[in-house]
Order: sequence, then structure tokens, then C-alpha cells
Amino acid sequence: MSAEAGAGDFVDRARRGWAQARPDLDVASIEVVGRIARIGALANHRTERHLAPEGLTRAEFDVLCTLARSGGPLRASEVTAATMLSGASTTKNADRLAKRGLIERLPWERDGRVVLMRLTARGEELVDQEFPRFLERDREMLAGLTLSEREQLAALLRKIALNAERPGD
Amino acid sequence: MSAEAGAGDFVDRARRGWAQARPDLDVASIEVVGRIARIGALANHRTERHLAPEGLTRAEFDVLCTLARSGGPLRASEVTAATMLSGASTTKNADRLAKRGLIERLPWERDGRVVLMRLTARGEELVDQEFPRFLERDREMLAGLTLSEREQLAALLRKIALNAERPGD
DNA sequence: CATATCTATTTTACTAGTAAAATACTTTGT
DNA sequence: ACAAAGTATTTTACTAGTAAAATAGATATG
Repeated sequence: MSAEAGAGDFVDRARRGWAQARPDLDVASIEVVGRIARIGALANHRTERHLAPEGLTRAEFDVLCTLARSGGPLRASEVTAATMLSGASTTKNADRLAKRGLIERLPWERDGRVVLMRLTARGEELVDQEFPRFLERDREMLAGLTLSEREQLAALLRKIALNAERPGD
Repeated sequence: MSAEAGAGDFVDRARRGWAQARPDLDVASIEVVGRIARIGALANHRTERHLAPEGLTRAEFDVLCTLARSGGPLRASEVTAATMLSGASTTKNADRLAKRGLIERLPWERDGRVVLMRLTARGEELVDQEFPRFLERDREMLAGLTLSEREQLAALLRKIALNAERPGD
């Protein structure tokens, strides 16, 4: 709890830097938004590192999980919306996953422009194996927090998410 | 506050999906970690969109801000650590920023392997213009939260960050 | 004082992502 | 029914990122 040079997390250090360099600016928002960006990046790196041995990228795993929780085939455009990547990326991820037999693409009889994506049995197995491990690593990140703290955090983050997900931000 | 199909944020929908598809799994951690990843991605996209007209990527802007708050030149390796990108990326970002006259590279007399990076006057001007806009957009994300809520959130996120930033996670 | 080993950065070869154009199908309006 | 406009996905051309090799300078040990 001292004012030691490297004390605190990344954002504490950044904030001390700004306080020195630009004392006129109100940088308080980085206490929340900067930490969210930093923790998000750390979590993404960690996920990538753990999926690499399976030969999967995080984006590919994200597609598999999106399909796994949907309970049925999804349109390519629905997968695009869920993953926050471009449509072009969805095409490429689908190509790679289909080549490995983890998903299959189906036409949709109601609209010939649409491509439906569905997990294969092999894809389901991979999610059954990797998604619980993913959840366990997420839980480890929250190790120091009580249940009540997690609930507070979830509620506050939901407010921000509802705000940030509004169409024209 | 109903159980309407699309109600809540992205994570509420994902959680309902998992509850249907895998009722045996405890997915509660996504309430926190999933939201952090989602909000982080939204914030990054928004930043990229706003910097594009200046011909800057988010990574380049991050380098400029890191140098701006440091109060002096930094080693390439210090910039690498702050941006969470690879050293190869730092070389490329430094090339692009130097070519545009926003930073300069200096040798360090105490160690000839080291390259120091420093903002030029033009680089400082760009940060003076863009960083306050960046902060303002961050503040907009927090619009619905009281000061006390922001403080709670910051304190809880700091705990997670300290946990997640530990060397061997 | 060599020379082997470490360290900081850059280069190389490659992957994943994007925007915009192309393609293919559907809907709308007359 | 037919052209024009709209929509979903894929292709193309390109950018930013990475891991690993290469380069160049520093440090340690016999």
C-alpha cells in the first residue's frame, strides 16, 4: 500500500504516468475501461496459448462455442455477429473448421443465399473437452473474489455492456 | 425485466444458450470474464474506428500514448511490454510512426543493443489532440454509472488485474 | 583477453484479419 | 413476369500480427 514505483497493476502505473505528464487531464475512466481492455487482452492471450496445442485459434474456438450453445445450425451472418469479426473472417474460419471435420455447411432451403453452419460430432467432442477447461481458467482469474463481489461486478459490467452494445455507439 | 428471448446483453444471451445446451456446466464465470472480453473488444473496435481517419491504428496510438505518459524516451522492449504485442510488432509500429515523423529512434550510449523511442513534437501534438477524445469516449461508456459504482468497479477489476498480470498465469 | 553465452532488436516467412468487389439469390415495384 | 434494388456469402488484394532465425552488442569465465 506504499507509493512504491512499480506498485499496483498496469493501470495504476499508467495513471501515475499521466498524472506526471498531463496533470490537467482527468484520466479516471481508465481505472475502469483501461482495466477492462487490459484484462480482456490478458484473457485472450491465455486462451490462445492454451488452444494452440489443439491447433485451434481463439476465433475458431469461439465459432465452435457459438454453435455449441445455439442448439442447432446458425447462419454464417449470425456467427459473424456473435464473434465480432468480419464476414470474410467467418468464411475463412468456416473453411478451416470444415476442412478439419469440426463443422459442416448446409444450404438453407428457405433462402438460397444463406449458408448454415453446424457442429459435427467431432466438433461437439472438441467443445466438450475444451470448453470446461476454458471455464476453469476463467474461474482461476476470479480466484480472489467472493461470490458477492463477483455478483456486483457482473451487474456493473452488464450495465456497461448494455450501454456499449447499443447499435450506433 | 422479462424473460424475453433477446433480453439482456450478449452474455445474458450466451448464458441462456449454455443453460439449454449444457445445463450440467457451471458457466457463471462468463458473467464477469465474458463481459470483460466483450466490452474490451467493443472498446477496441470503437477506438479503431475513431482513429482510422487520422491514419493511425490502435496499436500505433497505444505506442504514442505509452511514450507520452512516460515523460521521456523508452526502450523498444519497454514499449513492447506496455502494448502486449510482440517485439516484431514494436519494430513495425516504430517504422511506421518514424516514417510519419511522430516518433524518433535514438541509440543509447550505455548499451548499443538498445533502441530508445521518443515522441517528436508532431507526435506530442497528435496525442494532445487524440488522447482527450479517447478519454471522452471512455467516459461515455461509463455514462450510466454513479461515481461510487465506478469506484467499486475499479477496485474489483484491480484485484482481477493483479491476479491476471502475475508472470506465470 | 578470448570466446562462449546471453540479451535487444530486426528480418524473414508466414497466418489471420479486413474492406471492397464479385457472385448468387431474393424481394419489390410496376 | 421482369428489371431494379437489396441481401448473404465468398473472393481478392492487402495489412498487421507472430514465431523463429538472424544480427549485433554486452557480459562472464577460464
